[in-house]
Amino acid sequence: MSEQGFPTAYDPKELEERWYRFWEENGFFYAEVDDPRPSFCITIPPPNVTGSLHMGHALNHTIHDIVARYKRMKGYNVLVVPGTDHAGIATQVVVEKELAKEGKTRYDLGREKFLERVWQWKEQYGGIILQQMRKLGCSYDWRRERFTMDEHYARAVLETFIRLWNEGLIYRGYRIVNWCPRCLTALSDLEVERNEEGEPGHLWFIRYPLKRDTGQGTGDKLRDEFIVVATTRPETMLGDTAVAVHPDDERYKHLIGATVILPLVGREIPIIADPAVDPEFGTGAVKVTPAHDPADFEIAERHNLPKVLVMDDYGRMINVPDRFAGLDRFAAREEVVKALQEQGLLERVEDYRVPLGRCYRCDTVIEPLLSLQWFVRMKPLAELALKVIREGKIRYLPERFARLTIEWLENIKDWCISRQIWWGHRIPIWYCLDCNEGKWERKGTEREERYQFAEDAKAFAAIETPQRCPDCGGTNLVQDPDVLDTWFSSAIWPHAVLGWPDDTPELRKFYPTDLMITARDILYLWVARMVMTGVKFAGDIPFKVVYVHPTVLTREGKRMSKSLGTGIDPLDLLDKYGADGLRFGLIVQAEAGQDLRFHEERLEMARNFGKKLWNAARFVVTTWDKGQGTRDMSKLGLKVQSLIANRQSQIATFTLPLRWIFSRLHKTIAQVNNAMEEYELADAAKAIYNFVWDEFCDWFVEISKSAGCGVRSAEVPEGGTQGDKMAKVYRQALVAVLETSLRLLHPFMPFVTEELWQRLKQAGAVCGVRSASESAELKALMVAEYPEADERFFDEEAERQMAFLMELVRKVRAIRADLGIPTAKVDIVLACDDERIPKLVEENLWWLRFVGRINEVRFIRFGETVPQAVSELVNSAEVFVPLSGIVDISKLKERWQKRLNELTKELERVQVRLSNPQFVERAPAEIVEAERQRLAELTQQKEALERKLKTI
RNA sequence: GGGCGGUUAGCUCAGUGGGAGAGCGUCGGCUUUACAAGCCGAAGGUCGCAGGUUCGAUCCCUGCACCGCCCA
Repeated sequence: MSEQGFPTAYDPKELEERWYRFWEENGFFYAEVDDPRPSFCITIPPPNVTGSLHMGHALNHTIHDIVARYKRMKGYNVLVVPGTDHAGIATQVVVEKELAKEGKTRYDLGREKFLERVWQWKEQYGGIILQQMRKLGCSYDWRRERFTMDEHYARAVLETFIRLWNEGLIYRGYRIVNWCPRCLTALSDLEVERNEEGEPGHLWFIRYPLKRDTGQGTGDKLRDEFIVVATTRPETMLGDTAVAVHPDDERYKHLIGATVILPLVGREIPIIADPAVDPEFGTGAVKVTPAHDPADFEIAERHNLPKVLVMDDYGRMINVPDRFAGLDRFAAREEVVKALQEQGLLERVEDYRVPLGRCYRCDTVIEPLLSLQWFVRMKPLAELALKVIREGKIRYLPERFARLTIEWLENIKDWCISRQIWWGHRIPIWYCLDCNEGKWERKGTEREERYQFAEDAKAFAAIETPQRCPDCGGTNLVQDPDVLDTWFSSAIWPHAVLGWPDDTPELRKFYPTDLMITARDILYLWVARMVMTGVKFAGDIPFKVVYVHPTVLTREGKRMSKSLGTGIDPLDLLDKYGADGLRFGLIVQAEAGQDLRFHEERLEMARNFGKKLWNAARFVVTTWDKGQGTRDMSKLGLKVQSLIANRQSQIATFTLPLRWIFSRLHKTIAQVNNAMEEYELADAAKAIYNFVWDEFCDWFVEISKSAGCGVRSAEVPEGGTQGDKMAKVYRQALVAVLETSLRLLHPFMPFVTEELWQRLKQAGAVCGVRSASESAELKALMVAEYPEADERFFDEEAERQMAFLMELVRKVRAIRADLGIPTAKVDIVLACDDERIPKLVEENLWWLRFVGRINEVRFIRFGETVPQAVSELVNSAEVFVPLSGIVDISKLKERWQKRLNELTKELERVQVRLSNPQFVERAPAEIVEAERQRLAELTQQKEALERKLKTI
């Protein structure tokens, strides 16, 4: 490879596409069940099939793939199962909108034809989000892609239903649900969007006249003519069956037990006392509408109140006086208000922020509605999950989410699983018309006609369509029209994608899976339910670890939302920064346990890092190409390392930077591995970044140039043979460190690392693979071995010595910058009492000259000064740079004065501490000793600084 | 109302019972043998407030304030 063959420009787009194809074609993403290596399995939380990648997904799948690639390089048989969720309502609405453009509704097509349309849509558009994951670089096993409506998966869903049914855990009953009058279905809480502050509306104060007759009345009660209630939804008053007050509310105590006459309707309803009433709201007296409000429903249950339904599925008034019958709920509201005004029963109206729910798909205002639905009894299932989580069998990261999940499970409510839509798993329940004589009616609306069965109608469950009624043998069977909540099917995802209920090799090999990576918002409704069904049906926990990652927020800390226009499209970012840039930029922001305020600048940083790596590699490859002939590269890392380890005397003078960089490399490897094992991905990423940029590029690469590496002729140190040998060793070290860094970084930036690694390999410079003999066959970095730290290379002495020399260089540079002589080479004088320092400096002068722009070095005793020179302290030494000509030293003086002030303050603190007998007595000995050391150092530094300020 | 999390440099965030850090931004300098998406140097913080524990608190405890999330 020549210099021309290594482009100067780093173009992520081109190489990302190329390498993804290469990996996939070579089958690197696939896991086999007969692979003898230990397995590591993740099933992704399936995104909506209608979805497109948003920032949350981008982060979620960046994490997925970083972990997957790390584990794969660690030698695991890694399986990541991708797939999508059929997303009942979301998908149905998308297709309905398509139909609407043709002027049709789903009822025009009928159930069967409509479902065909949905499948068509799914085949055409359903894979978009998975394609986007590929662009991100996700190394998933696409052969095992699953969909929650697949034939086999559907069987698992029905099997789950039947087993629950057989245990009596499924029942039908009337409850208040979130009802969307447009979609005509019940919705889960997560499918209802609520605006925190509420929406602008009104609070109407309505007079309910007291019934004034009968013996029960006392003088007290007759005092009042009305009781005034406040409501945000006056139309619902037509369904009131009581007025409630707080039992301790002195204002109303005398009215408890009285009767009021419901205006506009004339129904007599009681005034009751219930602790659920908030005395602060409105007048402290509230109307109770059990069929249209969840809190009122509870009150009604406690007080045995009737529940009067005054709205139909479309939100139109029913069971009400003629004046209001058939009106839409909002028209009815105006009409009710008008009627109350006419009768002088409207006391006043206030502006009020009304807490409203809206359908997340069609934005229609949700109506809390009494409705006959199917439910799962959750208590017995929750107990199973509680047990394994309490026992710590599932580890949550961060840990507190285990506690929060436990609390949620302890207060669990039954789960409404029926949805009145067509797209989904149809509930496998049948009714026999003959056996249920009198308990059904065939009801038609303008859109559809269907059977309605009473709450106590007899039903039976069956996976296969039954031919005859199991009781009477009749053939007049009708299937329940409802479908299951989408989450009923995704709750069994981890075991169902592996083949349950069949006893498959996949299930045996990969279950329980190892990890569930998720955002907070689905922790309960999804993840907790997966735990329940996993334990219940698959016989074990579904995953060993739940990793809860941050929520991606805008830079202002607001939720990203398409409707608010605050969302950022990760696809744009992929275009701009490449997958590597997006991944790395996202992951360094993803601090555990804290939400992420997204800053695009971080992506710039990541892209710059890619470019930096690119250029460093270009330097290493080109210098390698020039400087060596051998092709036996497999042991290169080992060769360099043994060279250092042996401390061969003839090369002793140039080994320090080598010892240092390998020590730093292996400490970084240790740090990264530790962080990865704890899933502290941001820490791991930052450790690699800091090592590669600050230590390898900024120092080691520069030093290697002094050793004779470099594209053009370098300032090669004297000593013919030794110089040659030195250049060769440094070239090998450059390759070894870079190659190891690429392996370390690969899970985070898979594309650019693969590209550079392949270029190294092409140049014949690859090392550090699984074994020497295997190296020839190793096709990709992706399947190379992840670096392991080797403590033999930890070298404290080298790190200390290098730290001193680096500080020396920095101080010389700083003086130079302040004197305005940035490039000229200078002679320096070093004042020190430690006799090891002159030796150290002289041995390393060959590179110090280059990176510090230094000519000659002279040594004097500490305390002596050099005329016509400025100095800076380097630990307990002082470096002098002679003044040449007239320079402005005001800036220097200013800085010294400031440092002197700091030193003085610090010195005082240390003195106070050391003169405190309690400190000397009680603090650990090494701390006290360190403080004494510091006292000496600070004193020395202060004296030197004062001397300097005086003589300047 | 209950629970949880947060408050550290201009911004976003690390961090530790004993000498305050990173990235970005800011200021000054640089056609230095890969890299201006770069290199070199510099400035910038009573670690939210008030108590307590401790020889010593930014860190542990208590209370308060403010911000965010979840549940009702």
